[in-house]
Amino acid sequence: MSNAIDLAAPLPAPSDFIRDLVAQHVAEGRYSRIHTRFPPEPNGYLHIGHAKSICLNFGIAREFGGVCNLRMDDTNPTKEEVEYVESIQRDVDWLIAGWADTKLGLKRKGAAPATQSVNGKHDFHLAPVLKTDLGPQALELSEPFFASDYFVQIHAYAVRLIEKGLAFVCDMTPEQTDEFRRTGQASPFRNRPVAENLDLFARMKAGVFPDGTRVLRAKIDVAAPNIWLRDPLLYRIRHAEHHHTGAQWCIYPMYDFAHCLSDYLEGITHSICTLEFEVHRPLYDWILESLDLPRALPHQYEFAKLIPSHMIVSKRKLIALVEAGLVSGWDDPRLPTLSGIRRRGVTPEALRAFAIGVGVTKFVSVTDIALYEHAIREDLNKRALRRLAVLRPIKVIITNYPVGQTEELDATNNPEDETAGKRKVPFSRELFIERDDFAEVPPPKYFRLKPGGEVRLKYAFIIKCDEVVKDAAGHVVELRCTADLDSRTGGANAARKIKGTIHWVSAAHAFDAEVRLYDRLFTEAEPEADGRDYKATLNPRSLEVVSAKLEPSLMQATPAARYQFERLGYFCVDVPGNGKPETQNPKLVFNRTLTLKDTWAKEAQRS
RNA sequence: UGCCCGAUGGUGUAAUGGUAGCACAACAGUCUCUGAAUCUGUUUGUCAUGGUUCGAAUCCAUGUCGGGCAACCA
Repeated sequence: MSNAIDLAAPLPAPSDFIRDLVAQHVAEGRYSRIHTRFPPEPNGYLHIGHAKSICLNFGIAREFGGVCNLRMDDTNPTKEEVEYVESIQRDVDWLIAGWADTKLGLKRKGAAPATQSVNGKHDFHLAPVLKTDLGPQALELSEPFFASDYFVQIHAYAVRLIEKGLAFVCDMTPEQTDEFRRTGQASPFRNRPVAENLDLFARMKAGVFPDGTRVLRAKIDVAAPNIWLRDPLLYRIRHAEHHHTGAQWCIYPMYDFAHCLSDYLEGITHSICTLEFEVHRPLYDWILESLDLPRALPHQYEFAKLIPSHMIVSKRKLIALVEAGLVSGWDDPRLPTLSGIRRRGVTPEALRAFAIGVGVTKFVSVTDIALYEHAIREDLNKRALRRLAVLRPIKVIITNYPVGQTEELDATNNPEDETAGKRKVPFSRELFIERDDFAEVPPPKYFRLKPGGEVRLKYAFIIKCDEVVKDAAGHVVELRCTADLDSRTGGANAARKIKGTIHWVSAAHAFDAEVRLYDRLFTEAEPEADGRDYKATLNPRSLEVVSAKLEPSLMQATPAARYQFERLGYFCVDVPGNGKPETQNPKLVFNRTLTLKDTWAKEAQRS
């Protein structure tokens, strides 16, 4: 029987308070179809925190036979850019590929909400299309949803609110508005007649007023305990070019007004967001309920966002790290951005396992990065091809092995997956082994190579260290060893019990390549705890670049594969986040995703 | 300060009035031609005080601690 690994094997269906609610709604038949959405603002790159949200929203769509729309929440023209729209699409596609891509709700390029009549009421609706609906040209025919595609409809809703006497144009300055809202006072413009409001709002739209001079406000309750009900702003004037709508508009809806309506227009049933929007929920409901809408209304549910230890996730600080040159860019493999994570060699399966595994609650907590690293190791252990590589070489001469002789030894590609087969590795008289695998003065319990000691070379012979050759400065430059020539795998002495087995490469056959050894970016679990500057807790050894000696088969390394350099860690071929090489003639560069667990390092540190 | 939300081992979570369970981490052992993986075992928990109940992590009250909101950001 083959033990071929099934990396797409479904994880047990998660359960949490939101899914419980959705299940209940399904049982009640409350909606004809469950419909979620993932609504990033295109003003930065997606990061590990978004991965949790993506997995939650797409996971629900998956588990309940629903759809999850990708929507750009782009109502602030001064902050958003096309570059981010593209990176967001790329990252979402990467994370859900083969898992929930058939649940991804997109729209036909250029499509806008349709006007329709439901139960005699005027209504707008924009249904999703799935890649499977679009066929082979899905990519060219579709695009994500954009809140900015609904500006016409959102504007119409604003007009309707004015007509109902539930919104008014306010002429106060931003400072006055803040003051009045804080102290619970009514705006002097609150009771403007509907006709005047309509006229003023039309002129706002026409561009006759400068930025900041007027806003449209909801008329709710100036003294409500919840600030968000104290006549919140619905529209502001912004004479700015928008990345998606160009110069078409000079008034833009605020988040609270646009978001609930976007959800409604798309037929969203469960609008899932993070805890900080909890206090906005009454406003979300007020807007939708005030509009007298004919279809089922969406509802908002909140969960605690992911806060991983040893990382920084805030967009602003991520930008600062990039701009200060402390990392190489948005896709630096040390960053928790999805493009950085991808470049680091983490697979979507591993990220998903982690993002789903942490669960969904309303409890704010810091998730130990060990949980993340465990998910990565578990995934990579199953899939990685084993290879021999020496990061910090020291020369070994097998004195009793004939000069000029080479033999090809069998090596297992993946002990976790016998279908991965075997390969040949060349052995010869001169080898490299890891500097750490030799100790002239060995610490207690050291069972690697030491003067007069024996160690097994993986897949090859047992060798004994006869002589330590040093340079003038006293540094060890070469080890002269003899091999037990009968101890080769399959040989007469193969069964000899030797405590230590080390990796090696043949000096004549190995090739040199750059290997980037990445480690945690921060040394502290909470880089900013106690109000300290996160720059002070940067790990000075988060990146070390070495020129390593690699077994020849790695010359054919591919970006899609994952490798385990035996006894060292998991590595991948470096591919920048945008898919384009750093230079015109890229050389082979390997990134370390993660080390193997290292009990010995812990033991050695103890003594 | 006002309003809202939360609290289960070191960490993340489950138990939906009926045996506090799982994963990670740690530790000990097993196995090993990877000091990895595997396998076995161990340690550690219901924020506090009252109340309701035959029975409370769960319901109620009060307190404590933590978080969020109080942008013409999302």
